[in-house]
Amino acid sequence: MALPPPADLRRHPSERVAAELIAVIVAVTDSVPRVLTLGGAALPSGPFASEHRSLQAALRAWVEHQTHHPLGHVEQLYTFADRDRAAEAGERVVSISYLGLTREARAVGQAGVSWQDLYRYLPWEDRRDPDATLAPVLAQALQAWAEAAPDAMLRWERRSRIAIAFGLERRAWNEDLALQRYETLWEAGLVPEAGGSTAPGEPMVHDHRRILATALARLRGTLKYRPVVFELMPPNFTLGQLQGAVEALAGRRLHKQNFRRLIEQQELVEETGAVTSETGGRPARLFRFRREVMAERAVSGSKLPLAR
Amino acid sequence: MALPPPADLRRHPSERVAAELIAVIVAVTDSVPRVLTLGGAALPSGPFASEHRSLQAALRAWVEHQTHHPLGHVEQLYTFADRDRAAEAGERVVSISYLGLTREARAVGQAGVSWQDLYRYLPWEDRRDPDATLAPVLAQALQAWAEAAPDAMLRWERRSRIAIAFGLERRAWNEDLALQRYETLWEAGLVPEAGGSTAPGEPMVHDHRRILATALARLRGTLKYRPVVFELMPPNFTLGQLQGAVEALAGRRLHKQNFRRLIEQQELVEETGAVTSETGGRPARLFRFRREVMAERAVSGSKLPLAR
DNA sequence: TGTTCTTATGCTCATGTAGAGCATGAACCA
DNA sequence: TGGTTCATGCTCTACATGAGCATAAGAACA
Repeated sequence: MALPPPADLRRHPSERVAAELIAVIVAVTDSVPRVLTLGGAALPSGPFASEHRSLQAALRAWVEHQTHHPLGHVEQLYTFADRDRAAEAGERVVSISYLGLTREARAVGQAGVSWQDLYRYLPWEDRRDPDATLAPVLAQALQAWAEAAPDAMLRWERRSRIAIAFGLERRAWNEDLALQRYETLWEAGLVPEAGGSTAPGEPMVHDHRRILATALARLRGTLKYRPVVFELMPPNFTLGQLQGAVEALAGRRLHKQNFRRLIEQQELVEETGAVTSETGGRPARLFRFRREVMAERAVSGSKLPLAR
Repeated sequence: MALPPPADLRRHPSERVAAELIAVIVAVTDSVPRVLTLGGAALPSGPFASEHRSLQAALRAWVEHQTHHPLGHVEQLYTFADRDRAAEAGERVVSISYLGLTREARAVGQAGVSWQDLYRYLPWEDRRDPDATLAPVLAQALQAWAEAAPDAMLRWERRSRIAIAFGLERRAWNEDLALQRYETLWEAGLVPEAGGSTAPGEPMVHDHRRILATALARLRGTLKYRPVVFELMPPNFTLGQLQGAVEALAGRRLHKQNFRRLIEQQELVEETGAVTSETGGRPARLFRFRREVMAERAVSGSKLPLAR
């Protein structure tokens, strides 16, 4: 980073690079998290053209053209510019990735564009079914990788890393660590992208699966302190359906009564007055999201020992 | 965002843009948060050159050259590419901003580079002194802006936004909302960058003050669930000094006993055995950070009604 | 027409954590 | 030597969170 004189700040000579957008567009349909793909193995991406006002504007325009649904919550994920990201002429590419939430469209606008079950690519992230846990298989292979480390120190580090990421050795599973898990599997050489084959799950082109893991981690984190789930729901829904959507994304089951308590005491929803019996069992009341609270709930709870 | 056929994903033709890095480098010295500036009115920035492996590598190299201190925690903030970000030839500029934590260097490597009190630019963010609160002055001007809205709906929105951002109308001040506060002041036309003059604080070139606010908000958020403060501390420190650093960044006072309880029960530090009486009053024990917990404490506490 | 299954919904309980305050210890300063 | 300033130990209370019991209200089935 060469430093120009202060007065000249905007005029430093710079090499030109190509800029592209990579989008992780997520929906939830019938408790299945879905992601928009190109040909089932790539995330939609494209050059960032100067006709757009901003990065977000470019993303929104494209997605809304594709899905015919407004794009709800949009969040910038990460910008990559590693050396191996190069266009044909060996030119640097800066890739700016975004996470977008929407509702699944029946018809998609362009050939090759399709919705896929997100867990098709990261199956170990889905722990909703306690019996079908993939942890044991992975744990074994990861353990082997840890033990294969050249020295004791590195072995200790690997073991500890695995235990934290995958919730082993009496630790709790933390759904937010999706990226750490993917990175650990990569480093352990268990995914096809890194030459392995032990880890289940469909690979994607380049580092798209990594970006997907980043998106999932970020989404799971956001879910906890901002009411973004509602961007994925139809206008009216039951609390059961809402919980289903959260569980789909979090990849774990939640305690039903406590979930309801949380939603209701925060006054996130209001009754429509109608009920539906489509869910089976006792008919459920229908709710709608109270858009008013959106601005408000941007606040998170403090964790510092507060005030004085 | 034009879509290429899937097989051709990396080869879409794209306009070329200039890429620059903007760095917010933060330190804390004697309970004063400090930020590295160029000429006191700009954040250090520079073109991203292809000699670097990655964005982070470029940033680290530059900062370490400047401050002769290793750069501790580094975090990507945000990437901008708005239409008004253009180089001389009307060419688009993609600006990638980073937050970096380090310790203040006595000597800086280059002319024009200097450390400044961060609150010089965002004075309303410092609420450590309960008497010197700037809220009243700002509140009045903001209220006027709200009432000047053309219709009732917009007035309501503005009032609510102000109340949330600045902790008015029986709401608590939330230190994490630094960015929302700056943006509100901007929209209300109270900062020089937006043509106003009511709001105190030194302006910066372009949108650098906005980026600084982004960094502060992010840092305050990170502080709560990851032990990043230690990147700003000398090897040995008292709990009082540690608390001083946190308070400097959070811009508020903390309850001393509770702060200590939190630090100790998380086993973040260990005693060195030595004490110091430099703090005045009863001599304080010296502590050092337990680096081992770094990896571990990357985990945050869940807020979903957990498991089942 | 019960019986059983399923989901919805209401309530209570135990535990842990965060905010707050009281009290004491140990140096320095006038 | 008493006042000041920090450091440090301990207790109390309110509230959030994880968990479980019990009941309601439809559908499927014998």
